[in-house]
Amino acid sequence: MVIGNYSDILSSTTIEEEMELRRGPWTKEEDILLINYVSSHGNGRWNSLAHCAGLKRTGKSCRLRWLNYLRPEVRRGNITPEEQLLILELHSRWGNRWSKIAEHLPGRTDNEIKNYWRTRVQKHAKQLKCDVNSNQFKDVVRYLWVPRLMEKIQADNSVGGVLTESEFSDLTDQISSPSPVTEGGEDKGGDSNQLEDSSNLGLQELEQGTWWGEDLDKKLWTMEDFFASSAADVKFQ
DNA sequence: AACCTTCCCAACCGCTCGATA
DNA sequence: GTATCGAGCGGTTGGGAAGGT
Repeated sequence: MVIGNYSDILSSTTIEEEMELRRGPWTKEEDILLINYVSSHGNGRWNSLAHCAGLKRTGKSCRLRWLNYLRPEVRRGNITPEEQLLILELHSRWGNRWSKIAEHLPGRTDNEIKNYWRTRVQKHAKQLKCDVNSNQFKDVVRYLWVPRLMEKIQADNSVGGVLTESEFSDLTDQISSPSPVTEGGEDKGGDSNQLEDSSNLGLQELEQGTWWGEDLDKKLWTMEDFFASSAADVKFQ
């Protein structure tokens, strides 16, 4: 602490030191402070909120914690097939506009969708030895994975799934219509070396002979299932 | 059991944008 | 016109958990 004649001069610094900002994982106590403050005062003005709530955190950190974790609307748990389908479709339209995509997935945060994309989708693109933004991968997604997801959703729907008939029909329309990605400028990464001709993928062969005609009861529904089953067959480069 | 690798996700960082003075 | 500030966005990283050897 500050002593002697310097105390007046350094008082402001001392206050700042006392308010030394915390970083890293949030504690339960911090969460409670933030929840209590937001529930009684609302959110916004995050920097002053952090200060008023007695949190030694930046406003930015408080905002992130609230939006991604503490908010009552936040949903947790596995991404459902419907959500996967939506993410694929919306990403094909908007690219890495995570917050925009998240708007269409109630309860999911942009951070969660971004993490999902990076950890799952990009991983599988890597397994297939192609770029996640390449047309090759997009074709795999559109012609192989999406139809399978839709079958899954439809199957679930028939036994009380989450989509109404009209919602499913909307999804079907969206996905079967070509996405304007390349025109929209979102697809900057893949325009130099993309192959427009899907024959490079061996898609015809796939459609004619391999998994396309398989018994759907094989339960290759999730992305993991799908890539586990086809990664060995579909390789690029 | 111990060590190593991979996966996943919460959190941070840097940047941009819009509002306001 | 421009400086400042708060908010939001997308990219990246650190570390714990899980799985493999």
